[in-house]
Amino acid sequence: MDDRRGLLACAAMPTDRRPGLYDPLPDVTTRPASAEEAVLAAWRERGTFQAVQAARAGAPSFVFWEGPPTANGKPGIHHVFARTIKDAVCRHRTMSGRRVVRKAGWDTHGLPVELEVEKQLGISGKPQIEQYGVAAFNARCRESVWTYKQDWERLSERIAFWLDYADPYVTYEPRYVESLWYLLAKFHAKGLVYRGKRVLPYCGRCGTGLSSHELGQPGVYRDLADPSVYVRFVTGTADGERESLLAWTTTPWTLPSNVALAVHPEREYVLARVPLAVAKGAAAGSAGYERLWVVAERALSVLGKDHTVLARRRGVELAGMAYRPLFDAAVVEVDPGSWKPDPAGAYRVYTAGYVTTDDGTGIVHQAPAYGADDWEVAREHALPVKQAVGPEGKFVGAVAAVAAGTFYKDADDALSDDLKARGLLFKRSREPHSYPHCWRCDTPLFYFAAPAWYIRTNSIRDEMVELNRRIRWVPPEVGEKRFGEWLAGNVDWNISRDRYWGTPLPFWICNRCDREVAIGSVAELERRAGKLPDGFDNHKPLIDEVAFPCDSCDGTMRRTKPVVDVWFDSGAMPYAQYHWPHAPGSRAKLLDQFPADFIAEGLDQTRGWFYTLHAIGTFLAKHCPEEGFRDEPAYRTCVVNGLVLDKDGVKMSKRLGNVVDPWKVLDEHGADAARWYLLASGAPWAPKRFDPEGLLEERRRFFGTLANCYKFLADYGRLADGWRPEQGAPAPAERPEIDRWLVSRTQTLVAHVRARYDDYDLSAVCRALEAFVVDDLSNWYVRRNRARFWKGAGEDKAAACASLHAALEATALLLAPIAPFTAELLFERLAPGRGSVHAALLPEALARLVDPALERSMEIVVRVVEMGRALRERAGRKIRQPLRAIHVRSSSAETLELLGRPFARDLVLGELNVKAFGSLAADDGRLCALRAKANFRVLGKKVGARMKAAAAAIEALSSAEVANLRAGGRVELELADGRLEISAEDIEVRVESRAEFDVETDGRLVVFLDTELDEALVVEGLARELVNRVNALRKDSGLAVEQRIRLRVDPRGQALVRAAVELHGALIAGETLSADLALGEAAGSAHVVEAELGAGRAAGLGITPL
RNA sequence: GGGCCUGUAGCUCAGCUGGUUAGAGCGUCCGCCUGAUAAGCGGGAGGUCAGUGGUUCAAGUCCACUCAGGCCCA
Repeated sequence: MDDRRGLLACAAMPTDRRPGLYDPLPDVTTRPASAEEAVLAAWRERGTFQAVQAARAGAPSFVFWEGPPTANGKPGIHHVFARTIKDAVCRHRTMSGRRVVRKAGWDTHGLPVELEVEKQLGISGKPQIEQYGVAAFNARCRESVWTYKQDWERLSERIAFWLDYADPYVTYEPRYVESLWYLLAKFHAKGLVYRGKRVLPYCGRCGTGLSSHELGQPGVYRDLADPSVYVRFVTGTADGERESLLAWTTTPWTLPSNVALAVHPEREYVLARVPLAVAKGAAAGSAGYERLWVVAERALSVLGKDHTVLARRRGVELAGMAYRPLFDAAVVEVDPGSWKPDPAGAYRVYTAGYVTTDDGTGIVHQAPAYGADDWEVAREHALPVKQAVGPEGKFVGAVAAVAAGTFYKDADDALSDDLKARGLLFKRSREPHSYPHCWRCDTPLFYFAAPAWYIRTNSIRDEMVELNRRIRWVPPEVGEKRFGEWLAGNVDWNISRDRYWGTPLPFWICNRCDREVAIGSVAELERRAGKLPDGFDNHKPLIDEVAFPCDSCDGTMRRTKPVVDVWFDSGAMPYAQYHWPHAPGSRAKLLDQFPADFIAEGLDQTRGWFYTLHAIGTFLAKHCPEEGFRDEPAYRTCVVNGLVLDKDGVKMSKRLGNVVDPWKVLDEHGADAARWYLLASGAPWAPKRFDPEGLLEERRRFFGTLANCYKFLADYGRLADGWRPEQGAPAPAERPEIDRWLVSRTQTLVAHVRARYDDYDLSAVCRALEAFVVDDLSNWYVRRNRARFWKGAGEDKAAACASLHAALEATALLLAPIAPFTAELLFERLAPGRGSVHAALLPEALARLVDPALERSMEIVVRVVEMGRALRERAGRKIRQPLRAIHVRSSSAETLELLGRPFARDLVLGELNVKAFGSLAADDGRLCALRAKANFRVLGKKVGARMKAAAAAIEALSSAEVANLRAGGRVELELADGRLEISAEDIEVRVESRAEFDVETDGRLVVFLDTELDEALVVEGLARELVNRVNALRKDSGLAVEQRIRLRVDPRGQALVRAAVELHGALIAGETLSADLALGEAAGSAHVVEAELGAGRAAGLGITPL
């Protein structure tokens, strides 16, 4: 882990020399990592991050909050993803002139930390922690959270996630804890805190509740042969026959704590008459009958065939029915906290939607203390809560044959026996079923209502819902649905955890009168409890020893034991990171950095950080006017990213071994490619498949192409006669059209990309940049204009260089937020002396440089060229063979006009190697017919249901009628249900070929080529073949590109080859740098080859360097 | 069990408030170029838009259900 591509090693490399104009790029293509590490070293050395931050001092602020990483694990590739989004947005806002504070943070409390330490110490469970000593244990936790600090800091730096690690917030620091106390005391002061109970999986042996996280550990759920008992809850007698509600349970030990029965409101229940059990051989019914209620669909399998139905009722009709308690024993009743129990409600039937009828009897026994669903039913109907089994998993008092102190699992049989003896057990068996066990000690868990502290978030639900509507969620549906619906169904927030390493709840309770006080600061605690020892730390166990006299009686106030839910830690981060309100100046700091303009985390934070920030923020905004918060949500924009899956769409897990090691990816592909890939491949919130192959592709396609475009400019720029920016260039308006096109495209790009950034649509930014670089810049501009860079001179060369330079510089700036390394490398070579690209401002889009007609021309050129290439391919005419003419038909006057201009014409002819436009005309009806197609979007709105008929009629229009429409005329269609008048806007005009020879059409343009060759064309083609062969020979012979040669061509008696040399000697000599070209023997030259020229022709070639 | 997301070419993904030849890159087959060369360009093949049913003149797009994968909560 420590040999991680030493960033330290890089720091030692000399980096003081800044690159100059046109310096070659480091090898970003094959060794991206080392190029990036050099940039990192330079940033570090120059303090670039600090300089960029300083440059924005006093600028309007853009508030970003860093959701603190849980420091209990190593960062993974998904963290790279989330952090890339954060960084890209922050960089973009910085480059838009905003001041973005980037304060780091560490989430240091919580169960995962404790578990990690337990593992280290080889202990497990609360008793062992207490035995080890809470002070020592917490000290270990405090150290443990820094185990991965290095990993996180180095990974953050490596991916260029700029964060200020010099002044991070740390959730365990006393000042952070104190801010939480203030908030908790606020909640308390506003009457929103109460003591309740929470039903959670509980381990009797460890004496602790388990989190859902712990339940997720492998091996927790195992099959257990549980008792399965059917119990009679007697309601009375009718006609001498006993009537009961029959309930089923697999936890007989909970029966003494029964307080109610639940049925499904909509299901049908039956009252069945069944014979009582009889001795062997006796006739059924000889012992009499009883009557049992069960859900109709289970009657057969529970009661057997031998029953008759006496009555049928829906579940709701059973509600309120009373029954006799199973046991006489007095069972401890506990205070549920969140409601006041009404004893009259006990031992009755209630309805509950959760009741299922897949197994059992459709009647569910309710023991609120031992089941979350039961608890809800009890809360809804204010039922009492009985608790026969205490927190240690043992019976508190004796019940029937079960002695006090019996372990709950050991009571099942004794209780069943007792019920059987009293005729209340209908039947019993054992059934295997999946049951959770304690992952530490293997003890079967039970659900238990443990005391807990709550915040009444339910009472501020409507305010949370209202403020949520003002948050911009990316994507919106997370806010509306996932988060919105969660808020709408909000229940009170259980903020207490019976653990050790966390923020201690600042609530003290009197041991005599049960009075509560909430302490909002250390100073307040000292006022009550006297001077605290030096170096007092407000964690357990010290804090638990601080006691003080009660205000209202002579009792002593002691702190409640639990610590706070760690989500409260992170949700309090906006305030606690500035030690608000205790630290001097913290109120001003907070108001400067509140609310957040932008936060971003993974989808899994919906119920986590996103919620706790929102809940605390809503509380302060709506209920604490004295604190001066505006009526606003805590964050204005929240970007949510999805999970990162492996390349097959499977979740990454250690067990499957498909975890992508971020360091490996960064070493191999570099951070820019990884950042780019993560943002570009699909919507950020969709689950993302991480495929290293795809990363390689992006490197080649985008980064490789971009580097090549730069290399092209720089290689020629570095030459003695190369163009340099300070030399200036003709104003854009004075440049050739192809340059004006590139300039226009560049401006369009700037406008588009800036808008996409503003919308947080980073993948659209990537797509736009990629299309620009690969298609416009590289494929059309650079490829078409190469000669102007190495052969050109004067104004024309300056125009080309300046246009390309400007396009690259704009690209570097627009790219900087997403690929900060590549952008920096490019920018410092294109604009030396202007500092880091990250301190620069994004370019403004200049509307006056945009030429829409030119951009449209280019689109048409591309279409014509594509069709021309397809025609050549089919005709077997390769590009080197010049052709006489190209013909184009179009139904659009604008298209014809644009194609007729020199810009488009020259591009088409040059690209296709054709001599001229043979014709460029409106369709004349001979080669092409006009066809109309309905414009569904326009016409559909007007005619509705008649659309189908109208479309058919339009397609049947003659060429002449279409021409009339296009010219502005109107045409009446005869439809089955009447006439319909249409005009030009209702149709789309297409051209259709009638030619007998090969044409291409896309429905708007028709293109065909004159593929007939005459001798002149063949000869010119041969000349180009010769050029090709000679240059191949030059290359094979290892000649330098600028090496001049003597060339001898032996035509082998072929007149056409001879003619090619005689007629096109200048062309051949020019393209091959032949200072001396003549027909003659090839032998005797330094390098000789027998060249095939196609069509059976050949020539002997000999070249000699001069 | 509840809520939500995803499913488009062999692979990775675009596809605006429904509008008529469903696009791109990679891969594959074929070819071009050779002063961007451990580069560059093109042409072809390849799709019942997961399935079923519905709404509509018109559905990849809206609705319902089903299937598959995933997340969160119970």
